Amino acid sequence: MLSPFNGLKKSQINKLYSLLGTHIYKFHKNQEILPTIKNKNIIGIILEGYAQILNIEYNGNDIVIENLYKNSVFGSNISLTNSENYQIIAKENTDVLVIDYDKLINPNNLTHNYFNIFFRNLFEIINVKIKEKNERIKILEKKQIREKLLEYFEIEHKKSRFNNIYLPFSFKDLADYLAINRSAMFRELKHLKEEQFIEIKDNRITLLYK
Amino acid sequence: MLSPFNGLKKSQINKLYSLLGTHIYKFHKNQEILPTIKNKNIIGIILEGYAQILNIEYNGNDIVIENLYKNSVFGSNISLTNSENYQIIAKENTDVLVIDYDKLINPNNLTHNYFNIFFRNLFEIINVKIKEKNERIKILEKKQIREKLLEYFEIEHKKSRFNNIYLPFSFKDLADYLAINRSAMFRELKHLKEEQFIEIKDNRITLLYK
DNA sequence: TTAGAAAAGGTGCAAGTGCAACTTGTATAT
DNA sequence: ATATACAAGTTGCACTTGCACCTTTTCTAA
Repeated sequence: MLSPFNGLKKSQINKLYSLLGTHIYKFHKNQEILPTIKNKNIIGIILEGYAQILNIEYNGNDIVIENLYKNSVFGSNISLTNSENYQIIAKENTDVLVIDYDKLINPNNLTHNYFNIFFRNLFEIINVKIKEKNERIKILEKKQIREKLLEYFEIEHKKSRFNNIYLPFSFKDLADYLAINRSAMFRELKHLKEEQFIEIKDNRITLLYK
Repeated sequence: MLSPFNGLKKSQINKLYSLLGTHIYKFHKNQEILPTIKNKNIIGIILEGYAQILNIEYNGNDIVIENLYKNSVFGSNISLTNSENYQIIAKENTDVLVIDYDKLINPNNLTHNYFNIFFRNLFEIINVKIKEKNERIKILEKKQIREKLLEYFEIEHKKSRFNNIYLPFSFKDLADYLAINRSAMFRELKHLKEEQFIEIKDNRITLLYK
C-alpha cells in the first residue's frame, strides 16, 4: 500500500506535522479509536498497527465497514457516512496520526512543496479506495449468491491473472463481504464444486472454467 | 456540485489547460464518449451536458454505474474498475475535458498555485464520491428489501431532516439503485403503506414513523 | 494437553424474492 | 386524436435465500 509520506524526507514530514498541527494518538488492542472524532472533521492515518471501522446496528450486531492497516487513510470525509453509529476499534496496538480537515484544505498550505507531495499521495490513496468500493458495489448489485461469487472470482482473477484465488480472510468474512448468509454461501460453493466450476482447498479457490 | 475550477480565474484555467495538455471533446446525444479511454489512464470532467457510465453485462443488459452531470469527475482511476465491458454514453450533447493521469500526477505541477487549487478541488469532489459509494454499500449490504428501503429512507432523512423524501429519479431507478427487482420493491412499498410506515404521492415518500 | 471458542461445513424449512405476464396511467410525437 | 413508448402498479409461482440448528474441524489461551 502506498504510504502518504512517500517521497518525503524525515525533515519534511516533521515540517508537515507542524504545518498541519497534527497529533499522534496511541491505542491499545480492542480500544475504541477517537470516539470524539464523530463530531469532528478529521483525517486519520494509521502509522502503525491494525484497526477496523465497525458499523453498529440497532440490534447490536456490528459489521466491518473497512479494514485499516498501516498507511490506511480514513476520516469523516472519506470512509464514513454521516451516521454516528459506528466505532473504530484497534485490533492491535495502533498509532494514529490525526489531521484537522480544515487545516488540510487551507489554501496557504499549497505554497509548501512537501505539503503538495503529501497531498498528491492522499489523492492516489483515495483513488484506490474508490476502485475498491466500485468493485464491491459491482458484486453487491448482483441479485443471486452464485452471481455474486462468480463476480468476485472474476474480479480477483482479473487482478492476478491466476486461476487460483487465495482468500485474504476467512469464508465467514467472505460471506460478509458479499453480504450474504454464510451457510447459504457454503451451499452454493458446494454446488459450484459439484458442477466442476471450482475446487476448494483450505483458503485456495481454483477456477476450473478459466 | 463543487466545480473543479472553483476559485480559479479564466486566465488561470487557461494556464491549467496548457500545463496539463488537456483536450476538450464534444459528443452528441446517445454517442459513446471516448471509447478509446478504456486503455488509457485519464481523468475526465464534464464541462457541459449529461452522460452515464454503463456496465454491459454478458447478456446485453446494461446497468447505470454512475450519472455524470456538469462538473462531474470520472476516469479510469476513479469511477471505473479494471474491467473493459463498460461504456460512457452522452445522454445529451456533452463536452468533456480530458486530462492525462500521468500529467496530473507530475510533481512539477506542484509549483503552480493554480494547479494546487484545482487539485484540492478534485480531492474534495472525490471525497464526496466516496461518501456516496459508502451510502450505497450500506444499503446494498442489507439482506432484505424492506431493510434496504428503510436504510435508504434513513440516509435521505438524515440528509434533509425532513420526513418527506422527494425521489430524484423514477421508482424503476430506485429499484436499480437498491439492486432489487422492481415489482418486488413495489410489493414491499405496498406493505409499508398498509402498515402505516409510509405514504406515497407521486415522487414523494412521507415517513410516518419519524 | 486440554477446555473452550470460533470457523468450516451441512440441512430442513419457512419466508422472501425474482421473474413473467399482465393492467393501468401518463407522457411524447406524428 | 391517436399510436407508441415507458413508468407505475399488481399478482401467481417457482426458486432462492435466510435462519435456526446441527456436527466437525481448527485455533487459542490457560
